[in-house]
Amino acid sequence: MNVLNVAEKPMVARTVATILSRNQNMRMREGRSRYNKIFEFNYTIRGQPCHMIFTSVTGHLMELEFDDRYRKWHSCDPADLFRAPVHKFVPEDKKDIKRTLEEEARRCQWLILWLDCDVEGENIAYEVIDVCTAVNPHLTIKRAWFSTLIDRDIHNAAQNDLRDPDKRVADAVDVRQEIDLRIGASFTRFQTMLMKDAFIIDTATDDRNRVLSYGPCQFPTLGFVVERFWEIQAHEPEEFWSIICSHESKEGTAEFSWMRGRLFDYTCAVIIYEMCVEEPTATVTNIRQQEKPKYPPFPLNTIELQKRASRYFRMSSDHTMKVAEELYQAGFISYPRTETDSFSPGTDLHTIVQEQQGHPEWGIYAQRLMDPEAGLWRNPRGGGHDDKAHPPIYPTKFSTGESGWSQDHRKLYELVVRHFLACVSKPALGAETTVEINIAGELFSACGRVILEKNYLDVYRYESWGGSMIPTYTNGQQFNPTKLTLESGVTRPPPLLSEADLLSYMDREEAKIGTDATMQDHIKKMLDRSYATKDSSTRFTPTNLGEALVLGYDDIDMTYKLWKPDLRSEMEKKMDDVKKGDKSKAEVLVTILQKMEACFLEARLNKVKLLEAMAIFFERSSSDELHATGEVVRRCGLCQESDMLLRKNRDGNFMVGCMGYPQCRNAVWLPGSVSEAVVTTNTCNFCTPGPVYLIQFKFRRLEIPPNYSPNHLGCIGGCDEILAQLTEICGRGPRMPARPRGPTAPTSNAHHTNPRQGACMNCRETGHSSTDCPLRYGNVQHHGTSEHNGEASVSCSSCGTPCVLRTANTVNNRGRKFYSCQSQECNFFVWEDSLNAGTGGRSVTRSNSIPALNPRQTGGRGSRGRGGQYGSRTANTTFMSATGDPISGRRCYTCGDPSHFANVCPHRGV
DNA sequence: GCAAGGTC
Repeated sequence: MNVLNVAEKPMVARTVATILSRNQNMRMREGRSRYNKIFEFNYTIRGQPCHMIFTSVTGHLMELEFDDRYRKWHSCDPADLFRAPVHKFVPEDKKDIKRTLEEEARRCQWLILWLDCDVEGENIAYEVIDVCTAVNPHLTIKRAWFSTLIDRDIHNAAQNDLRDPDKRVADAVDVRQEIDLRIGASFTRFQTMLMKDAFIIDTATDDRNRVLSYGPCQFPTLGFVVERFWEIQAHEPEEFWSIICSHESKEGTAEFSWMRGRLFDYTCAVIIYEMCVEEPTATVTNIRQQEKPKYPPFPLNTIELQKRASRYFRMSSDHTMKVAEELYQAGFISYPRTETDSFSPGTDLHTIVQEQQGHPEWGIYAQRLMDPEAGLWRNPRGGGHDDKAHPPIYPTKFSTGESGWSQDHRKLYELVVRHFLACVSKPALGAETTVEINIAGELFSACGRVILEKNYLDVYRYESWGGSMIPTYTNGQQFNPTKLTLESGVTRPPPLLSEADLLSYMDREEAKIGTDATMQDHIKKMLDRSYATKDSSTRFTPTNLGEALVLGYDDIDMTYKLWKPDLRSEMEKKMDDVKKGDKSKAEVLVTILQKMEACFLEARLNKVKLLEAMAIFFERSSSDELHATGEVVRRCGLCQESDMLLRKNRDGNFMVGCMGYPQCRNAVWLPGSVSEAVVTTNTCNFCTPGPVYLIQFKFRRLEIPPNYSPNHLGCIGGCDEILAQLTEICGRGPRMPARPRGPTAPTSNAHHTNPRQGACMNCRETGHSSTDCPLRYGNVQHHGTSEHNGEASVSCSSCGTPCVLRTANTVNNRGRKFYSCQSQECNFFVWEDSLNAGTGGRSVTRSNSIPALNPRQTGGRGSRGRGGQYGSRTANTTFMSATGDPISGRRCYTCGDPSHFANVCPHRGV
């Protein structure tokens, strides 16, 4: 019997053929493709003698493409690409592989597919099946199930694990391919054609080759980078104070930290500090001793490998995968593309350890692991992920380094081995001592740690666990601190995203971006497209281009935020339905494509938002400049130097823009439904500073709701309700002119201004700060407020009733206005000026005096004359000033928790 | 000139 065997890559064909033939009488001959050799040998499958013909493909054999008439960029409206016919075909460079398969399949009875055991492998299986059965419909088709290239596994697959291929899994991949193609091509063509020639984009890429690509993976990847960048820009440094206490004795030094952490109110900090200095004797109030384990990492999967290689060796994720792939193909490590981070119960972990016993560096450790007396062994913990296809990454062959290996090969192999050894080791053990002291009613604590057993840390040298000694104390002991100072610090923004952070975001369970095998490609694409840059410490900054694109889509109120991962994760879920057979391929395709087409039309309807976002960062190219002529509508209230003219740009959209452009970017964008607009000699009776000339508008009947008149004499000064409504309805969003800067207007506030571009943090327009932002009321509405007679009113976030505007009379905030709920229960509270800055209100726990620490421990404080005044301790202690007022309406940008800022967030970088 | 997924 002749059996055609096909592997996913040439190296796997060679390795599997070598294993099955036991390297005896294996012949190699050329196929049509120079890379994909053919191996022949005899082998017996369950007693049946077989002549094995073993060849390979190189990944996918086929591609998906639009039919010819849709291929050229200008051949159709990009929106047509959601319905244009597509077909699968074998591209030119794969034709010779196809011919080899056809020739060999003709003379075979069986076809065994040795493709990777993942969803893509299942899809490739059907590509091979299509080609082979076209020339030989009588083939018996089987899929060999294997996950490592080691003898035992391969023989077992051939003898006991030949399965039927699963069409449903292949279908799920077809769904993904088609959707990626359609949305990628449509959005890429749309945004490239819209913006490439409209702006002078000054990045390294040659302008002729520039493509402003959109992809459902590359764009959310960029989104993560931009989002962090915005958090950093929005960070307002706040000064805080902290009391530092240390005590030196013969035994050493103990650094005590103030249990209040940080106080943001200087007066309060000074008062407490002076109290301490006046009566500095410290009393030991509590000593806790406990043993603490430090656990070894979970077994290694792809993303963890990339993250650790980036962290420990600063290797980029795509390079890591290249090296890992080579180690895998040479048989030194198991398949490096795996989501699994726990070993299945049957795995022979001992044998893997035994293999490493002879290594000069970690061999002794491996021996200790195997020694029952040493008690170092512990069965590995599982991380809870299992792709049911591959085990975690572990060493499959012993090596002390091969001659062809680079430093990176050595480092990565060593990481895989040490990581594996760490996983089967006992956790490290430390003894921690915490000492609490009381100085004048203030509590401080110090912590010391002694490492009792290093265990896995002995072999996993990438991780450390510091020990620190502190002197011995006894309960009730009294001493005078050696140092007692009041020190100030400033809150810091979170750092730029590192490559490890980015991989973590892409790998989140609920919103996975790409596959483990392609995450590094999306990062690379983001860099190649000049959407972001990476610095020497592997941290990413968006470029102007990257930020502008994300900003543009962010400004459009779409069903999906295209730069967020939600769209991708929804598609993954739909794919699962197809995989499980719950839904058909056609059914799922129709649903998703309808949604995506609607989404595309929304974006196109609001293209002006994309253009506006680009205009913040880039000059318009001359070919796209707005028509220079126009009629004067009013004096520009922003620069107070030039007139504002009614203009029509080359897209046919009307706007009123300042003649001072580009120095002054004040502009009012008019609804897209305007077909004609003429400035009249009538002036507005309400808008100031006048005169503001009224405009006679004509709207396209079909583009406005029936209850609006197509003819309208309107004002762009801000008083015109109808114009505002139509602007909203037609998707342009209200763009009211900036408030004029009167003599009393505040000067530009650095905290509210984009330092790079001088753009407003609220609307991102240049030329004004967020305190003067014309959109400030628009923003307020998002946070449960409404606008009446030009004044914002705020509703309680809990009960919904209108809040009362009050004026603070505290030391810190005297005169500052705030909204609060009239109901005693609600505690809703928000500063008026934080609304203007775009931050919402929140409920806070209020107390009228210094928030005390744990009431259990405040007994000694009564004598200072403040007893009984203290509210209970809350999680947001450090956010309260001495007067009991919240420091601001802000919360952690990373996790949203109001009890801390992002710079100390426990979830950051996880 | 588009995507993401394989792989050389």
